[in-house]
Amino acid sequence: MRISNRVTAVDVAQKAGVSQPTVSLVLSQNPKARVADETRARVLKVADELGYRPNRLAQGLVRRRSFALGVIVPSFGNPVNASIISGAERVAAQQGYAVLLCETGDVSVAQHVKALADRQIDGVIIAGISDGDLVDVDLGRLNVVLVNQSSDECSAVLDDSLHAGALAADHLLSLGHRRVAFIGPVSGGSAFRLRERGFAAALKDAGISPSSDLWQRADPTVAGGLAAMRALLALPARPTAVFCATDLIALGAHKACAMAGVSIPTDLSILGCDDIDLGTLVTPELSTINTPQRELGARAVRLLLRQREGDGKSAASTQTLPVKLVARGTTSAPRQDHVTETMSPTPAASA
Amino acid sequence: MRISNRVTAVDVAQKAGVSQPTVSLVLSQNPKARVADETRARVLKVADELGYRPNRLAQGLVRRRSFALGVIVPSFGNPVNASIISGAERVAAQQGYAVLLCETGDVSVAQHVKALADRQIDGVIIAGISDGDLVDVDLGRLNVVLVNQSSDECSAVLDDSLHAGALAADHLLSLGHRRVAFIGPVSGGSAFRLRERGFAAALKDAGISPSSDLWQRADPTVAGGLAAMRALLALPARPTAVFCATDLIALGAHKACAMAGVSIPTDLSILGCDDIDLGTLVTPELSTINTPQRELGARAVRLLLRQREGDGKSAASTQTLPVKLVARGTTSAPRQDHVTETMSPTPAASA
DNA sequence: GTGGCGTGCACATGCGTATTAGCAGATGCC
DNA sequence: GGCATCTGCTAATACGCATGTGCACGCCAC
Repeated sequence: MRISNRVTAVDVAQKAGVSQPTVSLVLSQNPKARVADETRARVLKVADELGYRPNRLAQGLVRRRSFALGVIVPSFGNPVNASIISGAERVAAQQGYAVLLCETGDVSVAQHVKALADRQIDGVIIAGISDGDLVDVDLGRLNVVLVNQSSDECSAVLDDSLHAGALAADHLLSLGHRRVAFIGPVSGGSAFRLRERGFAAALKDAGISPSSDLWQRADPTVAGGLAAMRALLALPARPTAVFCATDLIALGAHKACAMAGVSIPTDLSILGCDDIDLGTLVTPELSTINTPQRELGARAVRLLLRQREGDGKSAASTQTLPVKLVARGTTSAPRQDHVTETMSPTPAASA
Repeated sequence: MRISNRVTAVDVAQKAGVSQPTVSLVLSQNPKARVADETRARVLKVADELGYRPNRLAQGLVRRRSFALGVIVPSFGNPVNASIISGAERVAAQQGYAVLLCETGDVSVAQHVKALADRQIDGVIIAGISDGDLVDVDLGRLNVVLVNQSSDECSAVLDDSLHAGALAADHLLSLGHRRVAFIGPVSGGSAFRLRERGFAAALKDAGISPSSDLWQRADPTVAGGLAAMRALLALPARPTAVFCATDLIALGAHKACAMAGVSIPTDLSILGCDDIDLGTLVTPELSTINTPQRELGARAVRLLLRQREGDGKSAASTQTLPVKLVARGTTSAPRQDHVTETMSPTPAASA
């Protein structure tokens, strides 16, 4: 006696006058399945009439896969993560995969990974997690792709963070800045450190080695950037430009300047990295380095699915996506007196 | 011969010298299950040693539930949705439920709902979807909770949008504004219309009926708010204050003013609604009406799970959560010349 | 007409768990 | 000491689908 009111493959089989496995064969599209065209058509017709939809739990149980992917991020609120997830969800949905969302807060990465494994998850995307929070995670056993974080245990998709740092330095240097500062996050993926390294290296090539007080660390949030910028503004010799490793930090810096009456870009240039939508919300609009977040998410999914097919054959692979400078309103040449002296707080007559 | 390398209940049973159902009984915590303490302890010990974790797909198949919830939103990028989802994910994870993210873009709500049903989903949260996109969705058959949208077919959690509108009007009126405008989204949940209605009603109570050109519609985005605000600024008689039904719209309006050289709040007051984090990013900081988005998400999940237990018994229920005014920098009394200059408009233009 | 072969399908089985019914053994009672 | 009762566990089964194996049938060549 049928309890569920859902249509099953058996229902279709009965109505079509075939056996359940035949229904399964027809719908699995398996080319090696030999089914007479006439039978196939009849089954498809009945399946359509009855509105048959395979139970994906049952499919998953027998095929040992769930057609689902997990995404683990520290916070949905971070627009960078949101874009990555959105990009991932899009291609996942196209391929018939579901996306399971996991936020690390109450629950650690390792716990989330276990819970996902219990669901026979087909792959996991990890983005924006600090390296330290990954040590207790068994990356090797699962099908994992890291976003903006590298590891020799598993695959990764990255933006060209090293180049982003270099682009930032080039941009600021070419505008004439010499006294430049940096604000980087205290935590997050290893890509952030590459942005820092690329920036520092390019500065060094130009013969510039900022003092340590120009090299700040901050929470990767607006509040963090605000605090770090305040520290920079309190220096006896302020920088004429600052590169922030993320846009959120840059926006915090932007805000700190607004509160302190420091006019941008006249008194200080700010350059972010990520190119989040909010960057155009503030005035002047944020100059930044564009990183392809949606594409990172999309590629992560594709890589995951490809690895899933290869099934252990292919070693960990890494993709690096290009970045590009988006110069908007927060970067300009330093004021002339800034270049020679360093400070002379004259209120600019900007509208 | 075992193919999977995962530990199953049978493995535990063998090692503990009991049968598989006994393992199941021990782990199901079912109080009516009579298991000897000694046996129970042994099973638990072995399960722990072997690192046994139940296969949730198999559980789901037999129990006809997936321990998963779906969330459908139009855009993950919208911070309001992100907060709702975050609140939902938190309590879902606490209860052992997974959250499946669905973005409506390529895929319609109805399609997502079907895909979720295939996964034996235990409940669906729908947030921020326009009423029109819900007509072809069979809300009755599934366990659904709408967020900020009401329907007599299914349950909903709402912020007190009507009161939000009234609060907005009171705030602007008490500051002395008389020529007030409104910008509302063209689409979205029905709660937005309540914000509008509450606002209009409170204005009317004060004897104010804004002309139709002060009543704008916009895409529920920054760009939409920007465009709508430009239209308002182009009016021969500009408003002295504008209430935006969402913060994103308000931020767009804010930006439009910044670009047009209209100083806030001196020349124009802006009041948003939602209280998203970004509101404090701009200068001056956005005055707004706080709505409890995370709590909405959390309550939606709890309601879903409760309904799931009642299983059809309980009728559709609705929860309304309080809102509160958060006056920050974008609202103040109108300039005196504005008040006198525009005090002339009587309820002439009202239909 | 017979042996061989290929086609098209049904049968049987398994995936890992939950759940019902029911069987042995121990205990109680009169 | 026999019967009723209770305890503690197992056997059987179901959930809905996929997949390997094998059987019947029709076709061809000879």
